[in-house]
Amino acid sequence: MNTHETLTHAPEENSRRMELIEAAAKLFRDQGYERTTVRDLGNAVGLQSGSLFYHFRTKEEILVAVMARGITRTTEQLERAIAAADSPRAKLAALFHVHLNSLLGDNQAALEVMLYEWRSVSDAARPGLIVLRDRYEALWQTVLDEAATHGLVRQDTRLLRRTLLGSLHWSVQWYRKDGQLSVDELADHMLGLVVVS
Amino acid sequence: MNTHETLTHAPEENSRRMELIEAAAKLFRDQGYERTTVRDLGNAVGLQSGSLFYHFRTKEEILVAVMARGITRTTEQLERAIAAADSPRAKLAALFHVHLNSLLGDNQAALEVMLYEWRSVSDAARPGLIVLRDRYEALWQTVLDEAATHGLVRQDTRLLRRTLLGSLHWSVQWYRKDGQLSVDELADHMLGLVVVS
DNA sequence: GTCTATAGGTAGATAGAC
DNA sequence: GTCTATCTACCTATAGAC
Repeated sequence: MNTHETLTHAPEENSRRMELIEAAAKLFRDQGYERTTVRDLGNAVGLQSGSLFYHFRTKEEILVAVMARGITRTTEQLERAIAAADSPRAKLAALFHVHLNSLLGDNQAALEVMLYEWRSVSDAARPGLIVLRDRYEALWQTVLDEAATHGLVRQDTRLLRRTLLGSLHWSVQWYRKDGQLSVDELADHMLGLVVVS
Repeated sequence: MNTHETLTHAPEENSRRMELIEAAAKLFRDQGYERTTVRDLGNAVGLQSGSLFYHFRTKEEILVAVMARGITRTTEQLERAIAAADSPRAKLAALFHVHLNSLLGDNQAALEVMLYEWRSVSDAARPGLIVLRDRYEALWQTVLDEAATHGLVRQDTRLLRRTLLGSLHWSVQWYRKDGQLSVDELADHMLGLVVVS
């Protein structure tokens, strides 16, 4: 059975598929989607290029799976962290910590692909990914609104959300693990830049 | 004569070259560098694909020219604006206004290509572009340091520079000209987020 | 499920006429 | 300077054996 689940409820992905998605994330990030050939992908998991098409109908389907997985995992992590936080201040902190730990750690490759390979996603696949992205940003908006209500941040939370996400996204371009700052320290520093004193 | 100037002193570029660079900027931004073929590039300026190679040795050389032009023009604009500003506060404002007007206006396509197509630049060409980028960021650093000295912004200006540039870069992803905010209003709003009150 | 073999298409770049 | 014609290489995806 050639499995072609929808984006929203990819169940327990069988391991071959998962292996491919993770290898693809790294290759797409390092070389770009277009420069990565199906032969590269096959090599990375020990398959011939033709065999990939048993698991995915097209190369683009792999790209979409990479992106969907990256943003979905991050959203889940954020939901858990928010649920565990016991104050508006703690929820606000969770935004920064989860985002940076995901982007600079666990889901780094997949999220970089999500940020930098939008142009390679077909019109047909784009709406599904936008839904996932919007779900993530809606979490941000909710937490920021609550924080604003409690006077923790400025009132213009929509612009604030956009500026903050931009700052955090950009960290992949300069942050180095072997530098002076740990990821959590960086999160706290950035948090400090926006909390109203 | 097949002209191959260096990045740093491309003189009065002949018009065919310039025309190509500008058309390429738009195509690379809209479709991505890899998906844009030399045939697309030729079409855009009314040439056969083979004729491009009289003006540029390779397709990559066009990409590099696009990026170099985008960042160089922005740097020049910023230099002029800083020179014209008469206070640390005015110079600080100039950073935001020039950056956003360039990124969302004049040099939009070229700068988006600069932000999103790094992976397609060969190792050989990368250092030259990094020099240009660093020159631009050095201007930022100088102005931010002076602003910090005058108590206008926080002291950690290196992190501040990175967060701010991230916020501004990200605006290309969501800002729409037909929205509520003009580019200069947006610049002022963002400025308001960092100026210490 | 994975392999081999290959179809069918298009890519970047070159050569030589004009 | 630009065109036409084309080379060579490589790409995604398919077909059918195992």
